[in-house]
Amino acid sequence: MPKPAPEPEVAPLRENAIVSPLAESPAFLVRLAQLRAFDEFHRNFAGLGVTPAGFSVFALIVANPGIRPGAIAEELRVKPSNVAVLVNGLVSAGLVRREADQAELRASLLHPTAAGSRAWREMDRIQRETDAQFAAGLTPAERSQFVTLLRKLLHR
Amino acid sequence: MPKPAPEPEVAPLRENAIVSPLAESPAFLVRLAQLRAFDEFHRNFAGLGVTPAGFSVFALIVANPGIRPGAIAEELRVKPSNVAVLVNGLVSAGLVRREADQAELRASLLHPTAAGSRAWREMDRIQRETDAQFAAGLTPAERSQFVTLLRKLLHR
DNA sequence: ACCGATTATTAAGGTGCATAATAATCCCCT
DNA sequence: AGGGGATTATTATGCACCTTAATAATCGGT
Repeated sequence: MPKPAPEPEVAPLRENAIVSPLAESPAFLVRLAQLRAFDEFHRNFAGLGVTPAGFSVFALIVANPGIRPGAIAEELRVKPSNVAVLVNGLVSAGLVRREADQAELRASLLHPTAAGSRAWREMDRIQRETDAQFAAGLTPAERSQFVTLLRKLLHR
Repeated sequence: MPKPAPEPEVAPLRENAIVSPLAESPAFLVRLAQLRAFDEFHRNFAGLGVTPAGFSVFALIVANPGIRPGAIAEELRVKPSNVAVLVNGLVSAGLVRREADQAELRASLLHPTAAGSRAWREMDRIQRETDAQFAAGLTPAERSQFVTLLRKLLHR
């Protein structure tokens, strides 16, 4: 009895074994991670009336009352034109008001409204939850390491 | 001549010291990192006729000739409708062709064209360069750690 | 031989970013 | 002073990418 011939002629090649040439690419993995972060955000902030970008702008305004649009653009690495649109949304929602700067009439100073400050407490809580879910696959030490690496990568 | 008035009444409060409440948020930092990755991509792939999303689809097709749209959607965590549009772009560019599956007439099997295979060699080279630039702030060990953490975070 | 499930595609909508054009103000320099 | 380039903000427009809903074709089990 020569051979039990247990193997087919061609390589078996599991059908669902997909080769992922980008599985080692940091940039690609970051894009996937961002997709997931976006999903988590939407699940948790559904009905709160803010988008991820709008939320990040709002967070900066609450933490820095009187901040100017240009400073937000720089901090978030987006163009001022985009900030203006997002601020419009926050103003429409009654969360933020624009105020004139006496010493710099070109600029507008951004402040949370009373309703905005109230709404922020809830949003801040939800945001922490959302982050926890996002990083649920990592231990606290790994999460801290992850944040450190991201900040180092972003610094320049 | 009452007062020289050298100091303003309120605290000086360094103007450029912005409080970033999201600086410890993994999800927010991932969003910033993705912005940078996008920038690097565009700088390096300018004129190559592919977008980041299109490139990731193309990479999967080259690495898995005959792959089906549904499998790509699953792998990239996007909806099949989105894959169809991106494949249309690759077909228009002459990089990919659709082929009928004899055993599954609903499905289309995706293959790189000859021109696609040729173009891929260049793109693969550029992609490695792009990744290197993206992670330039990290040591090789850190980069490896970063990839490991991302994969762990994404796995579930 | 039907009928629900699967696969793919198109159509329409929304978010988030960009660039370009416009407007108002500021600041320096002669 | 007063003119002109730089700064700040905003609006308008467009593109990339993702979604859901609707349509079409095929598959597979009863």
